[in-house]
Parts: sequence; C-alpha cells; structure tokens
Amino acid sequence: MMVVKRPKPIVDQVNSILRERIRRQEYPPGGRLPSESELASQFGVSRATVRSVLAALAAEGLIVRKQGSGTFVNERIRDVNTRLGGVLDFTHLIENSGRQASIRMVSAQTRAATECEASSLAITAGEPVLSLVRLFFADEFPAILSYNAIPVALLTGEASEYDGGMPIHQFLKQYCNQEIVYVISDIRATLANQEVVEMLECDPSCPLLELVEIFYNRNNRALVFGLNYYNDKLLNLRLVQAWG
Amino acid sequence: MMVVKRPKPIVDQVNSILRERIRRQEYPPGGRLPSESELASQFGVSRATVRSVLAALAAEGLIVRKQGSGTFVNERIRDVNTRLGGVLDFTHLIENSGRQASIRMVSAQTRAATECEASSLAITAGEPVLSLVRLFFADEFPAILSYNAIPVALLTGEASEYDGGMPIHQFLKQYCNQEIVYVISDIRATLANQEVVEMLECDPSCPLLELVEIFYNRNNRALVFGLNYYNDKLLNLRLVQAWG
DNA sequence: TAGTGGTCTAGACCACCCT
DNA sequence: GGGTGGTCTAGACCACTAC
Repeated sequence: MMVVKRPKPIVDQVNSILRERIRRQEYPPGGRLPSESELASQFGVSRATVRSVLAALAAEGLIVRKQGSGTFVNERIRDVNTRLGGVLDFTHLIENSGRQASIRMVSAQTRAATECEASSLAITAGEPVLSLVRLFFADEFPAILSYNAIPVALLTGEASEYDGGMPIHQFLKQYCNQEIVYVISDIRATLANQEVVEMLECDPSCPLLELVEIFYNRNNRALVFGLNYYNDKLLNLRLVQAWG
Repeated sequence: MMVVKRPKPIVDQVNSILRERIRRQEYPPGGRLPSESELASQFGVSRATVRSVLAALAAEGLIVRKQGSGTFVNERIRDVNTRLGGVLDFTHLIENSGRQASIRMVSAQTRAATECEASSLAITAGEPVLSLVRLFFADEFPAILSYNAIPVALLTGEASEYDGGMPIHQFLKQYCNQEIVYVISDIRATLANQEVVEMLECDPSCPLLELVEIFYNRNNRALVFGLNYYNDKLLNLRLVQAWG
C-alpha cells in the first residue's frame, strides 16, 4: 500500500508513475500490467481513479485493454515518436526518435504582423507581433524550421531573456499567463522556398511537410500562429492512434 | 426526465445525442450547454456518466469546459474536417469539407504481397493479399488515391460482393471478423510517381501527402497495410486537437 | 453566495476470458 | 469458478466564476 501525496491531482500522479514504469520497462513491451484493483490498492486510490488513468493511456495507444484478460503494454510503441497533439513539442519528438535534439534561435524580433498572421490571430494587419524563428536539430542535422508569431499585446512582462529552448506552451504560460486549450492544424506537402531550403540544407526539389498551427485558449482567443517546415527525409513523423 | 433505453452503453447513447444537438446547432457554436447535473437529470443518468461523455467531446476539441462557468460549443469546429484517427474515413473527411464524396474502385484483386507489405503485415513475402485500389472524389475531382492490402488468410467468408464503398474498418468487421484497435501512421511529403499522377490528375511536380498506415487488432496483429496519396491542393487536411 | 465544473470514493452489477 | 475489465450509480468535497 503506497499512498500518493495529495496536493497534485491524484490522477496526474498515477499517470506519471505508470508512464515511467512503462518507459523503464518495469512493465515490458507486450507485458501485462497489474489488475485495476491491484493498482488501486498499490496507490491507495479508488478503482475509478485508476480506470480514468488507464483510459487515457489506452486512448494514446500506449496500452491495450482486454476485457476478461488484462491490460497490456503495446509492443509497438518503440518506434513511435509522437501522437498528434504532441507534434508541438519538437524537442521531444526528436529525442523520441533516438536523436540528440538541439535548438538554434535564428531570430527573435518584434515586427508588424503579415496579412496571414493577422487574420489567423484575429488582429489588425500591421499590429506588432513577437516573431520567433527557430531551427531544431536532430544530431546536428537541421530537421525542423519553425516560425512563430505572438501578438505583442499578449505579453505581460519582459520576454527579452527568452532563450528559445522553451516550448511555445510554456512560453505562453510564463510570459503571457495564457494556457493553450486546443490547436487547429493544417498539414500540407510543399516545395520549400529559398530561405527554408538554406536553413534545412535540403534540395530545392525536396518536398517538405508544412504544419500550419493556430493555438487557442479557453476563450477561443488565438494566441500563436505557427508555420513549421519538417524534413521528413531526416526524421520520420510516426504516430499511434487508438481507434474507436 | 428522459430515460435512455438501456441495451446499448448509456455513454454511447448520450454521446450521440449531444453530438447531434451540437451538429443541428440546438446548442449553437459558442453557446453554453446545460450543466452537468441538468444533463444528468434530462437523461436520467448519473453525473459521472455525463462527465465521461463531456470529457470525450472535450478531448476532440468539440466543446470547451470552463470551471465555474459552464461548458461551451467550440466556435471554430465548422472548418475542421477531421481529427487524426478519423483520417481513415476519407468519405467523412471529404463530406466534412462541404464537398460531395464518391468512390471509384480502381481494382480489387488477389496477388502476392510485396516486400514492404509483407514486412509490415508480418507475413512472408509472396503470401497472397487482397489488394484494393480506390480513388476518392471530392465533387468529381480526384482527391485521394488509396492502396490497401489485406492478408487473404484473414478472410473468413466471401468478399467478392464487396463494393468498395465500405470503410476499411467495416470491411474487416464484416469479412474478417476483426476489430481495429489502433493504427500506426507515417506522414510524409512526396512527389508522386507516374501512376499516382495520372489517377489524381495532378502535376508531376506537385508534392502530395503520403499516409502510410498499419492497422492492428487487440492482439497486435497487423490487419491492413495502407498507402494513401492525398492531394492537399484540392482538399485541406485540417484538424483540431485538445491540448493537455 | 449560488452555481458550475474538477476530483475522488465505495460499491454494485455485468460481460468476457481462462482453466 | 474466479479474476479481469466494462458500465454505472450516488454522493462527497473542492476550486473557480459570476453576480
């Protein structure tokens, strides 16, 4: 009987613990987890609480549940580097592919919003935005080029000490006191323009994945406009999805 | 007090009803849903049941929940045509984009599995597979070319009367008695080959989205290998994801 | 302060799998 | 039959928002 400490939501704690056990192969790929009742008494929580965690893990495809038989670790999660909705954190994505991730801040400046940014962010064209351009490396190879625009009006404090290593959602929390609730993304295949080609050091005729993202808060206010170019020759974009 | 009939899981019934009300704008975009307790008594179910439905809808980004304030219909779901995991049902995807969807069966034959198919399906190369090639139209424009391979060994009955209009998961249920539990997909940008170009009637230099999918059942058995070419100039691939 | 969603419990009954 | 996950209930208490 191991009682989890109370302050943070129990569900989150249990979630983290189980994830960690799976990651460390304490529950090996294909192996069976303890039963719901067993886990409930291990953690000193109710079965309902355990179930809501297991449901979340199953929705991600991390575990597979079999009625009457047990709960099993999905054997095939080894090669998967993301689930959509987690595509946002490129550092994680790269590291999950077994590469070393690093970031180079190409530029960070305040400038007028482009037409496209303005309409996406529901602001007037020309209004100032903080423009971040970052390059993500996988083992020293440039894999992802990321443009982000954040309305300056959202900034609450000084963002000058921002180092570029921070995921966007964390930046928003820290410097804008804003929380991302949902994202709308367009996925396209494109031929890169000159600038992108140079940055990603790829062939001009090489098609790239283009990810256009708009992040919203709970009040449907657009917080960030993102334009991302993904070199899928260098880094596979592979994801699991539970079905049903 | 409206009591839902019992045979099917209550959660599914409530889920369908709420979806329908949102679709018909009985709860208009941006509008507030009744409170959890209110819905619970409307349906004659417990609050926990209602909550699990609302949690599912929120995870899809269909509704937004605000503590202390209420549950609201996401204003922006109009333009979204899919959530990943629903990319599989191309017919829905096309119709959600406001186009008329139709399908042309290009070919359906039994042939030997290619190397790639065999390794993906964990069968030996050369083993017979049912190969389906289908072309999906959006308003009479060819938008998606889909190749699917299913091991013949999985077929339980006759599939000769298959008309091509059926989604893959339904086909598997009906003709193989198999249920899809999760999917692993690779998303890439490619330049199409000759055959694909002709089918999709696009420019040879036009980059396409390539979706490589492997569908698994609860026992980690690969059921279907899918290769899909998506013309994103014709049909945007736009999705919502809840964050957190 | 009243009402809303967020968290959590304890326990019931069912459907399914295994042996 | 015994254990596992699947469904559902009734009710408690907390955190937040609006008024």
